[in-house]
Amino acid sequence: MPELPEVETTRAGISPGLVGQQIHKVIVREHRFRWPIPVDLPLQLAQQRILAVSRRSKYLLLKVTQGTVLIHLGMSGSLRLLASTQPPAKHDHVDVVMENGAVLRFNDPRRFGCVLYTTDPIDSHPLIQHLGPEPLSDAFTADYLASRCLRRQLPIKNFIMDAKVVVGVGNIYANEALFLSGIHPNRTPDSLSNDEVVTLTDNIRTILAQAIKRGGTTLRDFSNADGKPGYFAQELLVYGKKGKPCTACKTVLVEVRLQNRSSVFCPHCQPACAD
DNA sequence: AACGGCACCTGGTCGC
DNA sequence: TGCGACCAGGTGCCGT
Repeated sequence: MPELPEVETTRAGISPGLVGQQIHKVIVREHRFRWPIPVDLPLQLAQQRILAVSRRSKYLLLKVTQGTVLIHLGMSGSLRLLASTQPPAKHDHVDVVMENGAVLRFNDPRRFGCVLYTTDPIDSHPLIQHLGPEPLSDAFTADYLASRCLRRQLPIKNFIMDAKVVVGVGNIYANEALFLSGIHPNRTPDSLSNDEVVTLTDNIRTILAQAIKRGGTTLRDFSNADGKPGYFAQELLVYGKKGKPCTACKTVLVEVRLQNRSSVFCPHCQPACAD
């Protein structure tokens, strides 16, 4: 489900209701995740105050008095902020209950996400420390991307989805950014011209910023902190549009599979070779 | 070092 | 209506 815009939409939604609140208790109904939810999480978090809600890559970070809670939504996770407790639905795995009665509720059918806690500096956490720059930060420049492209020979689509290169670019936005840039998903990073790297850098930034503005992309089940969908899906140009005409040239869009993920592109606007 | 493939899960959809 | 196959927005880890 969630790529960077969806996570950022969630962050913005839950932050106002959480910052400054004291945690009353934490209820864990299901521990079995990719990394199991620590058994002592409720004990660790009780009575701590939430100081800030931030995001690094697709991780939501709840800064609390003595440490940081890391939440990842995986493929199917969502967070909702309830004004007061309600009976849990299926896959409502974790509740963080505030002293004021509000409940941060984590739902994740596929359990690819995680909820972890650390008292160490967050930048040195194993899941965080090797991440590349934020795409919307000043560190993500064309010069930076060009330097990372040198001698790299994997498909460019796989490359821009690599979180060690740049974080936050998932399958949807990788497809969209490459289309906007006129770059075939199977091209290699070391084959890109300087102009192409500049264009790609710009388009990655632009597509993510626009999607955030629209509240993210809802394909099936993404919902924000209020349980409402995002509206970027109607602006997608190639993702999920195999067999439909290209919005620029009317050529039928084609799908290939890269890294076992569907990749849709326009054979005319995104030629296999730069020429 | 770099790359491809797989695994972790549930649920929705499609074809028979 | 039921069943199996296949697909899905992520990403760490393994073998080559």
